[in-house]
Amino acid sequence: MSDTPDSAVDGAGSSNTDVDCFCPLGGVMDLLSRRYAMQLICVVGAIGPARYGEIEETFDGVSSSTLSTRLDDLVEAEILAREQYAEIPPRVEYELTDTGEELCQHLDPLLKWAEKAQEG
Amino acid sequence: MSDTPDSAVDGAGSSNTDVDCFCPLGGVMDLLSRRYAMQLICVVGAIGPARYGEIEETFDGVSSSTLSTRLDDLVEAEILAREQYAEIPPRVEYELTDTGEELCQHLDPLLKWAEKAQEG
DNA sequence: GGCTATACTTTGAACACTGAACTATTTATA
DNA sequence: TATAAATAGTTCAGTGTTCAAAGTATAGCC
Repeated sequence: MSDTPDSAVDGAGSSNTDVDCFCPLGGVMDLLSRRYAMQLICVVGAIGPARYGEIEETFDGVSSSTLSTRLDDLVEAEILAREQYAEIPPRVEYELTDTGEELCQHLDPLLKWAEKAQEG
Repeated sequence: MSDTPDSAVDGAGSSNTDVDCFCPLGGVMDLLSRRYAMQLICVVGAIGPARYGEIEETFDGVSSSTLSTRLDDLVEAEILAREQYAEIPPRVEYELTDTGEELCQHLDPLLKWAEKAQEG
């Protein structure tokens, strides 16, 4: 759904300075614009292989259902990798993929800035 | 609401490597996590003083109500500045504030990356 | 009087997020 | 034998967010 690319900036581009077209970003940006997505990537990047419970503790106030959905989304987008161990009680670890690492390098300075902006 | 700070990373921190605490980012990140917020900032940054209609054309598929809400959010957060001219038909221009400029500098590489990730 | 242009607002439906309670499994304790 | 603990989630009903489409206000032009 929502498949109506082009036309947008191309149409406006003629009268603009130099917009490089940010519109059909679709997938990736839509994913990052879901709640906690960016923080999640940075947290997994920071604590390395991270268990579900560890991640849940790091955030104060995510519902487990949302966290679970978000993790699934990021795994499906191949930003995170999920490894499940056949143990009882169960153990699951999340890690950044190579794509995730790249992304994390762009997100880290943003989150650091946001952190500072919060105080000031 | 949702007032239960600390306890989170502080509790997990003892067993972690070196998470710098990304959780109480609250405001800024929550705002950026709303739909089109990041793209909006970069678009205004790119075309300078931007009129509502110009912005609307740039995005292909935002509803005017959401765009309007998002602009209000960003103005209230002092990331965008809104200037209204007493003309008929009305003219309104949006521009980045200094905070917005800073933010835009962090977002630009992210969006550029996302753009590339989309193709690959 | 009716049309155009701009920057929105309003409405009802669809989708996203929330808190709280619940699931399955095995080991540990009473 | 019964109960509790631990992990990684899922389910549900309620609330918040986003959607598409239609409507609002104003003044100049035909």
